Order: sequence, then C-alpha cells, then structure tokens
Amino acid sequence: MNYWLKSLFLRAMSISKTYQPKQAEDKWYSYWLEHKFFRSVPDEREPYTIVIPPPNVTGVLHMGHMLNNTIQDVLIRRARMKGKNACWVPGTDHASIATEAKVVAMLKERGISKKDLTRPEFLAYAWEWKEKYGGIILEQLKKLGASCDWDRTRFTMDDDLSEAVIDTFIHLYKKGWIYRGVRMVNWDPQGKTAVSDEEVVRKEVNQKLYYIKYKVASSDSESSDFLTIATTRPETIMADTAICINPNDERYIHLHGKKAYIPLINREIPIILDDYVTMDFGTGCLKVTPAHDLNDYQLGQKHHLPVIDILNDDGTLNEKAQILVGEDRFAARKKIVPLLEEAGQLEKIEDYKSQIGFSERTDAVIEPKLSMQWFCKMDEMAKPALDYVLKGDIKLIPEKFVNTYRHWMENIHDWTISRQLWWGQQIPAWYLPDGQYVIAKNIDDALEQAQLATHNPQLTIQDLRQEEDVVDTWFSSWLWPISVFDGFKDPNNADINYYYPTNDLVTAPEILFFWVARMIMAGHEFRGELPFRNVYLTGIVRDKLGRKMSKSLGNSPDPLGLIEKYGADGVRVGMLFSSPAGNDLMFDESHCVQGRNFWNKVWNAFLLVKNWQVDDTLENPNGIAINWFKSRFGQAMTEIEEDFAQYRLSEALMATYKLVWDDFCAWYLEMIKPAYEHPIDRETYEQTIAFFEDVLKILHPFMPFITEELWHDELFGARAPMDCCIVAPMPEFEQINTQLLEETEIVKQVITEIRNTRNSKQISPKESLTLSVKANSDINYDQYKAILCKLGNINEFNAVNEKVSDAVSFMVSKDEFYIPLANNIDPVAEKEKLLKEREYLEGFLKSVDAKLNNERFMKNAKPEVIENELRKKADAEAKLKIIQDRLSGLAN
RNA sequence: GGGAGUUUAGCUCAGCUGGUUCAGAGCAUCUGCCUUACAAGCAGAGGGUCACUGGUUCGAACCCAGUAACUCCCACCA
Repeated sequence: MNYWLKSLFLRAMSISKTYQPKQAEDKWYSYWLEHKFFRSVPDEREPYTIVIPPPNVTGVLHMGHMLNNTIQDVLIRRARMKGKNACWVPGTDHASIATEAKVVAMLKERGISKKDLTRPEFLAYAWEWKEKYGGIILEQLKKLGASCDWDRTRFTMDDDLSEAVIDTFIHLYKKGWIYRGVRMVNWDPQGKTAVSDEEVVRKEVNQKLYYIKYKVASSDSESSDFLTIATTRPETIMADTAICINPNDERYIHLHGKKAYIPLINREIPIILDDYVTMDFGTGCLKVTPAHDLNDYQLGQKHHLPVIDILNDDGTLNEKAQILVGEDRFAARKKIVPLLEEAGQLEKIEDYKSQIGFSERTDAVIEPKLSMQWFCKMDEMAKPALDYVLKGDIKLIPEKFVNTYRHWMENIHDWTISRQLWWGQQIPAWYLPDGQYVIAKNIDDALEQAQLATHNPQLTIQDLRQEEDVVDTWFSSWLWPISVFDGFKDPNNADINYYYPTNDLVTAPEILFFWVARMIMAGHEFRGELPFRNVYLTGIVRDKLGRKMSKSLGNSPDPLGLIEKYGADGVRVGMLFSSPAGNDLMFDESHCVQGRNFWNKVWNAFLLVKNWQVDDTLENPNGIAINWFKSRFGQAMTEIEEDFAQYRLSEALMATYKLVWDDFCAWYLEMIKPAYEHPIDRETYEQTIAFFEDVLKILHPFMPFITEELWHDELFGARAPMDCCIVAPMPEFEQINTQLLEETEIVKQVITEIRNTRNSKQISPKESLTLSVKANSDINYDQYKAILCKLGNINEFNAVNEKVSDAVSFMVSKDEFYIPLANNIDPVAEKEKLLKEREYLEGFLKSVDAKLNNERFMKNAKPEVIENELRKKADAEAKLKIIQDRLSGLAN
C-alpha cells in the first residue's frame, strides 16, 4: 500500500519531466516541413527514390498502410542520413470503381440518381467529392511521420497523368497491342462494369445443385422420355441453347441426334456431343448456356450455338427469359424452384460447395457476361518483364515470390482494360456513324482521321461519338513511377533522368500482378528500363488470432488512436518489431507498448545525462568503458548495416534496441555514472554526449520524433536551424577492438555471477564485498577493476595465486573468483556446484573425444573443424583440472 | 486440381556454407528489489523430442524422401 501510494505520488510529481509525444510530433513535423527537409531536387548526390504505392483517394489509413509506410519512411530517412538525395514521392490513386461507388452512394443520399445525370454533371460531383474528402489519408500519413516530398504529391487523374494514359493507349494501339472485341468478361452487376480477372476474388460458397428434368423431343409418340441435368444456376435455363453429353457415354446413346425442351418455356434445343463433358459429374448431361458461362460460351462457339443473353447489366432478367422478367438473378433462382416443382421437372436438390467469383471492389457475385470490351495484349510485354526478375535486375524480397511471379508471367492473359464507368480516363476512341472507330488524342485529331478513313470531308464533330468506357485504374497506376516525374510529357526532363529508375518499392504481395508486374512492363515498354531495383513485399497485417484486419470484422485498431496512445515513435517501432518481409504481421497492441517503453527508456537515459554536473578538476576514470562502448557501437553498426542490406528491418531494429537498451543504458551508463550528487569528469561527459548523439542518429529512422526532440536539447549544445537529426550524417564506423569486446563480455559475466551470489545468499546490493581473482587466463583484470567494483559493488578487489578459503567461488572462462563470506558459506552447495560443472565438462569432453577418436571424422572433417575440436579438448581439460583442484581442496 | 510456402520456448520470430554441449533473441511468465534516470524500471531464473517417420553423413534444426497440419497464389468441371 505504502509502496503504491509512493510510486503514484512520485509519478505525479515527475509527470512534467516525461516526454510528451503529441507536442513533439506536431512541433517537429512542422519544423521539418518549414525547413524543407523532405524536399528533394536533383543535385550531384546519389539519388535514393521511392514512389509510394498510391492509396485510394477515398481511403482512410489502416494498419496495412501503417506498416507499409513505416517501412518506406525508415528506408527514406536512413538513406537521407547516409548522404543520399532521398526522394519519396507521395500521391493517391483515383480508384475508379471504389470512388465511383462512393460518389454514387453520396448522391443517392442527396436524392440524386446517377442515371439522371449527364457525364459532365456526374464528374463535377465526383471532383467536388474528391477535393473535399479525397486525400485524407495523406494527412494521416503525416501523423506517422512520413517524410514524403509533399510538393511532389500526384494524383492518378491529374491532367499530366491522364494525358500519359491517353498517350500510352494510343502508343499501344498503334503497336497493335490494344484491340476491341466481344469476350466473356467478369461482369460486376453492382458496379455495372467489367472487371479484370485479377479483380475477381474466388470464395468457396455453399450452394445447391439442382437436378432438372428436360423432356426429350421424340418424333414418334407422346412417350415422355426425360433427361436430367445438374446445375447450380436453374435461373439460367431459359438461356440454354443446347444439352451436351459425352459421345462415349453409353447411358445416353439413345439421345444422340435428338432434341429436348427447356422446362417452363418449352423451347426446343439440340442435344450435342462433346467429350468436354465429364461423365461422372452430376448426371453426365450438361446444359449449355453460352451467354452466362465461359465454358459454355466456348462450347457454343465450337458447335455454332446461338447465344441468348437473358440478363440485364444490373443482374435482373430481361424479356428474353420470357418468365420471371425483371427479377434479380438470385430472386429468380429462388422463384424458379417451385415453378419447376409444380411442373414436375425438379428431380432433387443437393448441397454443393463450389468456388464463386466475387468482385474485389464491390463484393458482388461476378456474372460471366458477353460484351464488347477493350483488351491489351500482354505476351510481348511480359517477356522482358519476366527477364528483369529472373536475371535478378529486379529483386523481389523475399525471393520466394519469384516463383509465383514467373508462373503468372508465363501464363498471362490479355488484360481487359475497359471499364463501364465515368470516373477515370475516357478511352480515346471515337465511333463514326458507320460503326468504324478511330483512336486519337482529341476530337480534332479524331475528326481528321475519320475524314480520311471515310474519304468524307463533310464529316463533322457532331458525327463522332466518343467511347463511353474509361480505362482500368491500373492502366494509370502502371505508369506511376514514370508519370510522377513527368516522364511521358517530357521524357528527357531532369527529374526523370535523375530519379528513374527508383530504388525500392514497398508494397503488398496481393498486388504483385495487378501493379508491380505491370509497372515493370510499362517501365520497359515506355522507357526501356526497369522502374525499380528492389521490391520489398510486406505481409498482411492480421490480428493475433490470425484473421485479416478488416472493417467488417471490426478487429482493426484505429491507427490514429494508437499514435495518440503510444506516440508515433512507439507505433512505428511496434509495427516493425515483428514483421520480416513477406511474412504476415500478427499485430498486437503489446508491440506498441514495447515501442513506447523503448522511447521512454531513451528519454530517461537523457534525463540522467542531462542532470550531471561536470567538475573539470576530475580525472577520467572511464577509459576502458569508453573504449569498450566505442567498439561495441561499431560492432552493432556493422550488424545493423548488414541487416538493412538484406532488408531485415525487424532485425536491424532489434539490434538497435539491444544496443541502446542493454549496451548503452544498462552497461555503459552504469559503468560511468557518477555516484549520487557527485560530479563527472569533463572527458567522460563529453564522450558520453557524443555517444548519445550517435545513439539518436541510429534511432532516428525508427523513432524520428523523440530523437529530433532530444537532438535540440541544450545538452548537445547550440544548434543552427538546419542542424537537425533528420539530416545528421549516420555515425562512421569505429575501429573495433575485438579483444576488448571479448574481455568485457567476461567481466560482465563476472558481474552477473557476483549478483547471482548476492541473490542466492540474500545479500543486499548495497552491502559491498571483497572479490579475489585467481586468473588462469591472460586477462588483466586490473584494467577492469573500476568496472567490477562499481557494478558489483566490490570495495576490495585483488589478484591471488592460491584459492581462497571460506569464500564463495565461481568460475568464468578459466578464471576463478572468490568472495570471502566467512559466515555464509554452504560447503555442500559449493561442492554440488563444482560437481555439476565437472559433470558437464566431462560430458563435453566425451563428445569431443568421440569425434577425435572417430577415424572417419578425422578423415573427412575440414582441418579447421578438427583444429577447433582440439582446442575445445584442451580448454575443457584445463578447466577440468582447475575444478578437480578445487574439489580436492574442499574435501579437506 | 496445379504450384509455392510455413511448422523451432506460452507468443512473435532468428538460426547464413551441415561442425563448439546448438538449440538462440525479444515479449510474456516466475523470484527478489520503494537500488534517486527510468516500476513504462532494476537484478536474476525457469521455459524447447527444432511437426512426425525414415534416409544420407563421422556429424542433421539445417540435406533427401514420405506423412500430417496450416497459409498463400493459380485454375472454367456444370
């Protein structure tokens, strides 16, 4: 009770001393903006460029964005501090289907129907909506600390970017790679547009398989012969144009050449033969519905069957269905069942599971539909794009995605690029009265071409009608790395020449094909060069149950709320702690807690140093500690460098975390910390501040705000306005003294043993002890005396040549240590400890000997390995001997 | 149906070219601490048959084969 009260009280008292993330975040983000630290213009430095995967303009920040953009920001900030000209280009994507759907919904709320608007009217509303609500997400990214060059913000429907879309369309058309044709496409009846194969998400759905009896037409009599088909879509029987059976199916030989009647509407259709039909599925009879099934369509083509399309664009039945006209396809499915039953033509219904395609954007069930669409040929463009990745010019991280990428590129289908929407770039095709069309940049060009094509100079603009459809959103996104630098409008401008190819692309594997592959194609086709060198594929952010975070599940924390709670720095660190490339991130708020605790630790270390008083008359007693930390820092830097080189960001963060928390705070600061209310010497003080500055630098990419805040504290001296952590050069590598590092590790172990001794003997840390060392190794412990005494609270430290009696003892490496504790020795326990150690060493030795006595080992193992075994043997033997000595000493 | 991947401590993950008795880290857990930077902390400790079964090898978490579970991608069986 007492304890809790006191700690509460103390916390309340010290509240003003703690770091206030919110204030610092606002303050420094504006400061960075004001001083244009994010701004990049070409100069003589090496560029480092990232283009953001443009989020939907309608989007709001979710956890996926948080992860993705944290990674990009870490990379950008690090590059900036390493002296590169870092350029991170932000922007948003017009996302035609998603945005148009939102605008339609908004209009509906206002009582306006899209049908009643003209195209320009609708677009006016859409732009208005975009200006008002669009791009919120970019503002949210700022809260995260994203250091994008906001002056370069682009939108995929900016004039220049749209122009690039039109130009590339024309370019590809001229190459013969864009064509128009009637195809079976994936129709989204809700968005009322075609979508590409990639935008169809297949899900397993519980369905019914309906067994329907078709009457077989027989010329001879009234005999009622029936055949039964199985279908999941009874509402489409009215669109049937044949029944198909396998020619080898002996059950149905009697049906060859016959006809059958569609139930309810009694239309006569032929029974055709094709070995496409699987005999053992369903009944072996297949209804052929060319208008509403891709396979049936192909079958229909082969057998020259007519196509009867009974569905409207919105998924309702049209008059060709004859019955249930106007009903939605699913309502019709329900209603046709009793009708068939009444007619006695429904044999049975079975449960059935199958994969159904859903629209990625609207989640409506996709309807295969025949329609006139625009397509882009892919095979020619896919080849070089595949090569870049296979040859390693573009690296996918992690590499496992190369296989998937290859598989996709080798089996690529043409791309349906037209969308029956208004929000987007309208296809630059103009139809002439006679049905021909011309492709042109604008209507004047179109007219000119049209007049030429028709040899009719009388043709006027009024005679031309522009294609209503727009292009797929990805048809603008694939140009992004080029178009953001105006590489189409002005292919030789300074920006594109300097920044392109970009360096790293950070994105989700889900859009590897949608976007990444196509950018590679576009890069090659339009600039003859790859668009980026490395693709870092992030994982999906899931909750701790492994479920994808989604709005509908409500399992996604509010990112801005998290920032509010843990500080942007805390959340960034939390996101990165456990997210290796390509692995899903099982997000748990506890990671953010850890992140927050980390910045808190840094803050407190700062308070400690800040409150020190310097006494210039003091000598520096901390030479070893300082040299050790220098080496340790250099060592950690090497590791961190290596981790970054391999894009192991979590590990780079962890190495940084341990360096700061363990090495800097727990060891170094404790080593040099003066006693309470004692001053510190000048040299140690200044060296420590220099270390602290280096610590801030390596932390900055992960925790930009607190590091900038501390950077400007007077502890570090006066700063010029542009002297900021964000542009501070990364620390140089120090000379690494391996011997010092190794010896210090041993000294740390000695300290741990002393602490353990205290723990087990219940001796307070405040009670100082005497320590003797009998050194059997070459380590000069005298050098480390100061550290040992301070961290072990040892008041007397001496070297001895003989073992000390009446003392607790332990061994570190080969050396023996004694703490005299006359009244507190437990000889039995001491002996037990030694016996245990001996047992371990004997086992160890046995295993080593087993190898060394094994002829085949000696014959096959590499010399270094054998040498190593010999060393192990010698070491173990030496140690055993010491233990043996001590044991025999105890026996007396 | 085809392909890829994963499986190591309670959780999230390292473990590179097979070679210290190799089984690691962080978090969580447990024990002891009101130690003047920090209880959002300090000092310690305990956690694992490396999914399973075989094989190769002097030696396997690591290589090979098979099995199981999970994940993702691709695919037109009504």
